[in-house]
Amino acid sequence: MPEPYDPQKIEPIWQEYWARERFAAADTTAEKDLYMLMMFPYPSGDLHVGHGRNYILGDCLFRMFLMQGRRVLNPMGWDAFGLPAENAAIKRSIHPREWTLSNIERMKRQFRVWGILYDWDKEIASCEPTYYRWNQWLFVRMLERGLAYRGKSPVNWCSSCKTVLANEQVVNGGCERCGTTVVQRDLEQWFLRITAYADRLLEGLDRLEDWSEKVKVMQRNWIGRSEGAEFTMRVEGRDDVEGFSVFTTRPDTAFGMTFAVLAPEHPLVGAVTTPDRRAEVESFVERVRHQTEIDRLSTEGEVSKRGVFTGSYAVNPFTGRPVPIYLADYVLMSYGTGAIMAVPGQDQRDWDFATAYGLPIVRTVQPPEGWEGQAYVGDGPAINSDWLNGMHKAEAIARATAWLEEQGIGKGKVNFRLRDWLISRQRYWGTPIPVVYCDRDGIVPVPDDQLPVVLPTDISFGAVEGNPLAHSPSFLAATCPKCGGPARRETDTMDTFMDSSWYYLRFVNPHVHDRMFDVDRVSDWMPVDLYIGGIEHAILHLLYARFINKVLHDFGMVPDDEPFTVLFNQGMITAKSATSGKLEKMSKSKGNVVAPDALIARYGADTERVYTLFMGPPEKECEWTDDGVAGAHRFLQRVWAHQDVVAAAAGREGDAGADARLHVKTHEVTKRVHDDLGRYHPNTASAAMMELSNAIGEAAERASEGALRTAYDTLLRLLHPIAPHITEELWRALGHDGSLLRAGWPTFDGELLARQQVTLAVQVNGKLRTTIQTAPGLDAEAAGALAHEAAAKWLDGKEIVKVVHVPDRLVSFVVRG
RNA sequence: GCCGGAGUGGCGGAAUGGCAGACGCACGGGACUUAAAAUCCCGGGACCCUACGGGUCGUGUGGGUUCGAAUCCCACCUCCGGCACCA
Repeated sequence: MPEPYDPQKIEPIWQEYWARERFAAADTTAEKDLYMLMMFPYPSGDLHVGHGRNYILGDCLFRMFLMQGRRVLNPMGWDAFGLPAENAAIKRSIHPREWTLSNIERMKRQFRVWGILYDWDKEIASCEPTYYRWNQWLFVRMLERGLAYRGKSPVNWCSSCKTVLANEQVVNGGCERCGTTVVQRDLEQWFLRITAYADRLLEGLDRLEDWSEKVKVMQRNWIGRSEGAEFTMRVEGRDDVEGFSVFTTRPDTAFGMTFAVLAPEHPLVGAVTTPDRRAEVESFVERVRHQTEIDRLSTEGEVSKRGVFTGSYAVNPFTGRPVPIYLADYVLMSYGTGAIMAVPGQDQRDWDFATAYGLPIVRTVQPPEGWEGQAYVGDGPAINSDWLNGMHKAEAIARATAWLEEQGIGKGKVNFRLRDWLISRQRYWGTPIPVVYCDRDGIVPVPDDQLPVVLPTDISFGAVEGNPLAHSPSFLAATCPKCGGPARRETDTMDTFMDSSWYYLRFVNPHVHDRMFDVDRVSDWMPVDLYIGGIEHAILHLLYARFINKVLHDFGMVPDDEPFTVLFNQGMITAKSATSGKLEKMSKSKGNVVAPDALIARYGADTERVYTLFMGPPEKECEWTDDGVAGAHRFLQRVWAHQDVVAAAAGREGDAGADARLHVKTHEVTKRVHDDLGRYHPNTASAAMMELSNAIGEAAERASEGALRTAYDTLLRLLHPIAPHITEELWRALGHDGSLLRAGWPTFDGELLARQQVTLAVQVNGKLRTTIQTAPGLDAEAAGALAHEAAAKWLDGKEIVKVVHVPDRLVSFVVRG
């Protein structure tokens, strides 16, 4: 009698074996075959079953590829810089590095317990100087080419804590720690010029055929390309003021401009404010400065309190008439020119504003008959527009733009919503930005031979507010690389998205230490063939990574300008929230996490893997249920018990019919598993394997030993990617040597499947009436005759108008009478 | 508001123009057991009829295309996600 199924006992043995035999090691000096990658995680410590979905799916595919004999690079590493480590340091007086490294160990252990294989020889952690050194090197290269620059940006500032806050740290307009009202403050910050790549980032999306439409649309929205025109307006009666530019997507409506609006931060605000309006304008500007951008952009609030008249007028160049200049909080300095022409007839916001301030409204596009709305944004003939009258939108836009150019006051212009990437962080636990400030030479990049600029260790966390680096004398003191004089080191560190923007290149050859990566090897192994990760990275990480990859492509270091050929976004795992009672994403704060430890102690990792992959298609969100887990475990119990079936059949001749049925089922299931895993549907692949298992159970008493053995043998191989431990154990119990990972992937006999009897559906007037079993490949005549006989009851006395025959699927009679 | 995705038994889901509900969960019945658990077997879309058979309806709603629609088209409803005074 064999032993009962005891995952506790067998799983650690196989985990040890796989690690010892280095099954996942990939030789990247050899020619490329396949590069698959899971988004590398932030090492936050504990992983729950929701996190598992991603890694288990990846491991399932990886094991299948290995069994198919492919050479696969499947590395793992750590996005190891970031705020939580620093907060932990402040709270528990533990260095961020120690905290991070111990979390990494915990997570590696979790991967091992899940039975997940990675090529750990390629492991990287972005917090190591051997890694972040190349962030710095890349930054200097970008600085040299003008792709990195220092500029002013409004940021959230808490005057009490004397620090910049992330948007997430601003709660109801106040600092989350002390409650002080947060103000917008212009600070010098480092930027990367991602806007220079806006058009290419947009264009590249069209070539990413194997990315979901959803992600591509999200990126397109984020980049936000809009075509229009820019032109200058004079300020009436003020030859001392240069005038200001406005951007519009509707130059065709300019005859209807009845006022103009500047952003409150616009440099011209002081100049155009007349003395009698000064007090009111200043108090308005002051109030806006105290709003966070989020408040400002919210659609809440009284329109009548959102703007103020400056006292000056601009001249509408189309009509030559003056229009009042207002300020309004909803006009943003960071988009377009920070100033707009307002055309209430064709823009609803302008309509609302005009109504609230008693400004005139002139329609310049004829709305359709019966139009009862306010602003009309659709197409129609131009009216009240002099030489544009009668033209439709597209033509009128072209004419108006051409006119602006003729007049020398404007031109066609493309604007983007995308802004340059602000990478400065006033934090310790990140890559130091490698520049020094010299009184004589200004901003000087640190020369390559002095990289990396290493994070200092003489830091006491929480002792001072703000960035600890700014209080480290050893770090601050530097020598100017140009003049040799004393200089002050930059204390900002880089956004951690910089780290994750090129790590996939480093994985190919992480032990090269004199270069960012080996260009030859990377040219061979890139792009990543399959990239798996959560939808939450749809914009930021994936846009930044595409940007940096394009930059490196332009530097001649990377062959392709898009880094990820196929993107697979897995859906979230949800569970009933303890707080809201609704289905929500599994997370600590919702109190609905299922920890793997207890689950694995009770059922084993294979059960968690089977359930995770079976519960639904991996790209969709899915609810975790304990009952479902129990069902997955029962399936594995049955697979385990089938070894007795094979043993009990020893020497049996068996029933030929039962053998044949089992044989066909085996091939059919092999094909389905092959197809389903190929399209990333382990859920239906699992269902097929359950059918094969059930078929073995049904044939247990009648089939021959050989047939049962072959079916079981195939089941174990097909099931290995999903439940690796139990299948290895059973494989050995069946008398095989070595690992299933080297046992080959089952193949199916397509001819055999094609020879099987088929079931033809027989329809009369579209209704299914009966089905018939026939040999495959019958022609229309033969199939029609058989079907006619079978459906005689419904065809008697009727005139057959038409017969539709779909080979091996159905025969459909259309009758009359 | 705009853009994407989705709506199928009690539940997770399967089927992407051709037998709706594979597979699993939950449930009901039976076997085994002193009993229970575990395990195994059987049954489950709804309604109707002259009931070991047969019929009608059925994939969010309403229409359309087709011999045939969960699947394609049009309109609408609901839910989820993204963007949102972006000029």
